[in-house]
Amino acid sequence: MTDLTRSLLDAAAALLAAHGSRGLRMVDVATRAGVSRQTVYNEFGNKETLVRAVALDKTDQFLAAVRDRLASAEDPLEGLHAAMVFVFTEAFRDPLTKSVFTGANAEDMLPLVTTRGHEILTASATVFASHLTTHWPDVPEDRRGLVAETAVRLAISHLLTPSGDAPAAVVAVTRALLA
Amino acid sequence: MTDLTRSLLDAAAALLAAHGSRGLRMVDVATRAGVSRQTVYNEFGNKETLVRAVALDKTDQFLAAVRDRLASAEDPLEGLHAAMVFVFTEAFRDPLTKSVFTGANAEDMLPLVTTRGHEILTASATVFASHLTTHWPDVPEDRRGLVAETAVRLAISHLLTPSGDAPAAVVAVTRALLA
DNA sequence: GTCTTTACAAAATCGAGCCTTGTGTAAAGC
DNA sequence: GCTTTACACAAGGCTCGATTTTGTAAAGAC
Repeated sequence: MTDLTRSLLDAAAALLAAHGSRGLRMVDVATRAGVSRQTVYNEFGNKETLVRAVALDKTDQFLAAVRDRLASAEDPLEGLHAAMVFVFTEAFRDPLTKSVFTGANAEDMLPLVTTRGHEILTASATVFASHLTTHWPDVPEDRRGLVAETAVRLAISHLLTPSGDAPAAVVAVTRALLA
Repeated sequence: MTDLTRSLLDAAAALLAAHGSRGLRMVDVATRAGVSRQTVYNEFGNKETLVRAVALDKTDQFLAAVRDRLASAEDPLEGLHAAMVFVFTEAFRDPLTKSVFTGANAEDMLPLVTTRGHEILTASATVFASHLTTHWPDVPEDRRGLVAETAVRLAISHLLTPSGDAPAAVVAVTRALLA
């Protein structure tokens, strides 16, 4: 990825978080990145593609960070905990990430969510299943997929409709998984 | 509940499912129920109250039916299965019920969903927790709440973003709970 | 007494026309 | 490879009546 692409994605992400996809203007993306509007078109073709690229980028960054947290500790349980803490703090901190994963603010963020719900779900579940494979041999192979999907579904559910604060959500998901 | 109230709720529910809350007209509710528009106002005061009453009614009907299924068999596992089958067939059959529980079609159904997510969650979890208490003594008391909430969250998650068809969702939720 | 009919004010919605803004494309220049 | 300028065109607002719908009120019918 070129520096230009990177700065355009960052600029677009910031504006997207502030004004929604409806209120996003290509001129503003260009100005914020210090380039001309035409350059944005050379790079992404059109607005829809740009918005989708931001969503893709956010997803990748977020899942990479989750993967890091999962692998951050020797003890797999500790890794799981670190990952869950990250998921909830980050999703509450960054409204754009939250929108991508939960479909919140469907009003402003429609293009981020449309039909990608299932895609996001399986991508996230794959990350988690891979962690189970390498760090959690107790989980039998034939249950790995289900456990991973359940973890992701529960996490997303707690993002969408929280029962309590972020730490409470971490506890709830973790305990549910360890049943 | 009077017969009048009942038929007004049914008429409103049908029209709501067909045209959304935005396209719902009080005259049509009246006509469909065979009464005058004024009678609708005498009964519900205004449109917003009527729509909320329909949502409340749908919730009650649905949870009562779930409760029946849970208690339908001697074997608690069989009851759980029957309830899950009902949840998924019914939610896919009746778009209005699905909207109430998942917030789908937020466009047309806004008043049904607004801020009621948590309320619906706890109401449903309570129904399930009560089933655990009476039919499933294996679950220790201090885990009952968590198990119930997890069951509901997973079910709603599968309604919102299905991995497969309805039977597959039933299997996924059931197996996740029995882990 | 409960529901209907009729009447009416206030608010929301709609459609047409117009103007402004933003998108997307193209070409010439640095 | 990026900028500047220019332009066609579609989308979004805005205004202004006309219409529809909401919500209230009163008088009458079963």
